[in-house]
Amino acid sequence: MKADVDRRPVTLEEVARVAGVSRATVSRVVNGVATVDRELRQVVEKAISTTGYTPNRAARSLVTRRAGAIGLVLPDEGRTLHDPYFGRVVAGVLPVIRPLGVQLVLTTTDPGGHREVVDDVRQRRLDGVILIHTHGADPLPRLLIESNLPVVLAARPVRPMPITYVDVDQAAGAGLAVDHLVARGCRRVATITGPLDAPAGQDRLRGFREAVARHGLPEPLVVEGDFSREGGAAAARELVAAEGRAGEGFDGLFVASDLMATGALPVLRNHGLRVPEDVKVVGFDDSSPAVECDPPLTTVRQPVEDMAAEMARLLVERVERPDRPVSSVVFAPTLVVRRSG
Amino acid sequence: MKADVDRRPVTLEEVARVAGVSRATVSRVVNGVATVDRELRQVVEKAISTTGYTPNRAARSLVTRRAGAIGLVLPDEGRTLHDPYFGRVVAGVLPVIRPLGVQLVLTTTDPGGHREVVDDVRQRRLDGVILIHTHGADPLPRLLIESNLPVVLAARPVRPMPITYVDVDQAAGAGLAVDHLVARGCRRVATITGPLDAPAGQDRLRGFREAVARHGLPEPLVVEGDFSREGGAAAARELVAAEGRAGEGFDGLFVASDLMATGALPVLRNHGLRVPEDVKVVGFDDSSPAVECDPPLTTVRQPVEDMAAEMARLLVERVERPDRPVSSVVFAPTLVVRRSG
DNA sequence: CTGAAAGCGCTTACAG
DNA sequence: CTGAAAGCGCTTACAG
Repeated sequence: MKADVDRRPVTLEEVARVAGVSRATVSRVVNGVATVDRELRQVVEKAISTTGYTPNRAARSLVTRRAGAIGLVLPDEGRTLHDPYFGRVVAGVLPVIRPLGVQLVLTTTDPGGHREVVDDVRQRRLDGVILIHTHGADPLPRLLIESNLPVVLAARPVRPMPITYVDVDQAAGAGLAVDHLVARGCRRVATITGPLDAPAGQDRLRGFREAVARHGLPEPLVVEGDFSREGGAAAARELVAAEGRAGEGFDGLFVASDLMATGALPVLRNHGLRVPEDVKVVGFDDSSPAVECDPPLTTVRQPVEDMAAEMARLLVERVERPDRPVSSVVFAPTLVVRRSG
Repeated sequence: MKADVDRRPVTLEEVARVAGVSRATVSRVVNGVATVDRELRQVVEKAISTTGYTPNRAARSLVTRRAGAIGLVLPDEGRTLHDPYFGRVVAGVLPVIRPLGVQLVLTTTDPGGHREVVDDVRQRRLDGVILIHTHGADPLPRLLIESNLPVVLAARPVRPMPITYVDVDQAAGAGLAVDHLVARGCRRVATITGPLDAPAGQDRLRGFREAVARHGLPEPLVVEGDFSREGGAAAARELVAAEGRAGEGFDGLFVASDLMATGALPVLRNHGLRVPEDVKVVGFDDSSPAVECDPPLTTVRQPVEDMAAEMARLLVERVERPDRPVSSVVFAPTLVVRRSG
């Protein structure tokens, strides 16, 4: 085989010449337009395969005004990229856009780089974007909405805004955790929450409280965390201290993220509390720490791949019909039972 | 702000009209061609900012024959995407290509989908590709070389071929591990290797043996693993059994991947061997299991981000000058000391 | 230093 | 059902 890059790629023009038809006809068969005569189509198809033709995407983009690519935007923090969540999103998105011939472009918003993302869309390098891990202060969602560019969020926005998003039913997830603790015989439950200025933090706490009430359990211990391992450890220390003061123990603990749970576990152990014998622990996320830590965590799992696939579908639809109203889809979480609870 | 997507984007043409110059001149200032008169340049720059012009990439690509995008190709296995290694690669690549205005496109090779990757490059949707996690049977590297398309491998190819790659000095990494075990007082060392049909498996074993010889240690126990957790557990069982038969213990263990180490650790513990008191363990990769497992692993770390940045640089260079000879760059590993060894 | 013009490789009304 | 032609928005020799 000769150097494909040296010799100029085959163009429509050449295929047309070989097939003895016009460029328009070749274009029609390439794009599967139905109105082409059977025999002509076959002639063209043969010409395509003998010449090894493959369409130039830039040329097509120029006239169709479609980039044929969508962006996956993450905040520029190492943390995010190393989180397996990111890979699960990619694994969910790829299978839906691949058959459509759409590429997935990865971007991070470096400090002050929000403009770049908007520009990428305006330059028609991207038909739309999926935003994951956006936090409250992030101006990007609003920037994109104001520019009327197709965008889908990976979670309910912090402040209500007219935007398409996909989320898991956070409250229901917390409910699953409490139901499980109760089913395992827990009577006094506690929780380490996420940051309460984040929707996920709020919703998981709300779901927790609702489930506690539903089961008729006594007033639970509640300590706020921040989704970090250290935050989980600190909250756990507060919890065991409070326990001493109140003179009442807890036998079930719902931690609003696995990462916080990995911080809390050693604290409980050092305090003489065995997991799951003395206190049963349930996390949230089913992230990799959940399976690596000791004991492995019973945890609430989000169907991330399914959610990501849905985000891709919604985005593609918005690209196609920008005028359609925004929508949101909420997925049901599941419980993964391991040894901690 | 009005809907940017409804109104047609501003073109060069309009900027030219506003500035009262030709399209060629606007193009020159946009592309930073030095020969433009100072004053004219300023007029044009003002026109650009008042119109909010941003160049259409497809149009530019069409004439420059550059996609302005490179691909990151991974095998289509869930495993790969969930591996934090993947995120580290992305984190390394992005900062080098971003300032160049180059996009990073993610692709997996679904079964029989190698052709697609080649096509993406031939369609000029991708200027070149970075291949990670390619295994011996993967036909893609050869396919790309034969098509003379710019490609960089994330590791030394299984079989020698004229290809640009970046790797870590695997043997040196194993040497680091042995040096550390010896420094900690180990006298009889053992190893669980990677699959010996993979370069990484071979090189780490070679480095291990060389270091053992260098330190004048007795003949070590060697059991082959396969880089999986279960493989690590199986190998560890073999090791403790062999230990019994031979009547000789080992007090230091080098496991050629962290994941295998997480499988081996419980086996050692169940066999009454305390880590690190009875046997010190060193892993390889510094992957997330290394920090999550109990005890946290002392391990050999690859400078993945630096390596990925170098891959990006090499690829961009190859895109620019396809005629240049292939090259390879080897990075030095470091040792991360935790509690296991 | 600047502009007129050709051309990159497609798609898509518009005729026929 | 098919083709001639215009046009998508740029860059780049080529003159001047």
